[in-house]
Amino acid sequence: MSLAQEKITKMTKALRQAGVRVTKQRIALLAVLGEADDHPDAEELLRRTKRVEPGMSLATVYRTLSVLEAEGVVHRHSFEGGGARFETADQSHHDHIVDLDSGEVFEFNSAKIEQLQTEIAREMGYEVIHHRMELYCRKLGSGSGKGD
Amino acid sequence: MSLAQEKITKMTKALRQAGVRVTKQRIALLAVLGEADDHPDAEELLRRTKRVEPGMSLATVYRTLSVLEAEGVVHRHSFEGGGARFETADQSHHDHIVDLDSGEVFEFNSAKIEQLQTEIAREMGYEVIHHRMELYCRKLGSGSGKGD
DNA sequence: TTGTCTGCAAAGGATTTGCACATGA
DNA sequence: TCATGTGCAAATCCTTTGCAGACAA
Repeated sequence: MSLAQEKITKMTKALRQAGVRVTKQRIALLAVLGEADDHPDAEELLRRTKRVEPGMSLATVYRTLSVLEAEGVVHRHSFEGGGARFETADQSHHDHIVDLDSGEVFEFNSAKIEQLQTEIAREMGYEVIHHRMELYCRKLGSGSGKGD
Repeated sequence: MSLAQEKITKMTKALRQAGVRVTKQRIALLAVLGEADDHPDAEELLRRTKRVEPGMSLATVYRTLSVLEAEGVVHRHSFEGGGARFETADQSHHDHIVDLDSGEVFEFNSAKIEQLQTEIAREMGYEVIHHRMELYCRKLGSGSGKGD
């Protein structure tokens, strides 16, 4: 079974778990989400889903994403500029690098940084419930001054 | 000269620098910003400014903040939930801890974390232009189970 | 069957903008 | 003076919601 198929199965279960119906629009969206390896926004998910299910609407995209997010199988990110972007939650926790020029998003994680965050919060009398860390970057060598 | 006064002076210069007029509405807003040691949103800044300058409007708050932000003397943050929150940019770079229960925002900074971020980005072929790091926290001991 | 979904369009919240009048330099 | 700023209301952008017909269980 492919990774995409596993994701789809997991999300389908999440829908049943949430007690909502598994409609053909939702099935189509799950397929799109399962295959996406980027971080599409709602409009992009609509565009992709419409290829298979032309009747799909933006409202249904948002409604379904909300259910999946509540079940913890989809994550919603609000990067700088533009609307929310989504990804399936199968992989382990990670943070993001956003390419300022292309808008592409890459994942990374650092146990060391998380450890430091926990320590810093503890020193201030706090416990970290969750965090957000995004590095807005440009490709090395594309900087001002040298490039053409 | 008080710290607040220094901030106000700096922001006034920034307005002149930007080539815009220093109106009484803007002066009132600068005073509010200079004295704020929290991270108020636009509505809150309007509320505070109106005490001194009752005619102040939300549009002018936003317009002035945009100028100050462009000049680099005010920073705009978009924490989870709710609109943007602002702070004067006098202090050196720092990141934020958001108290999930009270909404209060605290500052911290960690050279070690920044160092690690730079290294991680470099390994992926990127240079960090800027970053966003927020720790959403609860007070230690206020966790579920024990507290009342 | 029948309670839930759906698409559509209208509503919402935050922020920006057009306009005619007011005002700082 | 007169270009720029102001308040107001309307417009935007992204997301959510109400409604009447469609459909999964």
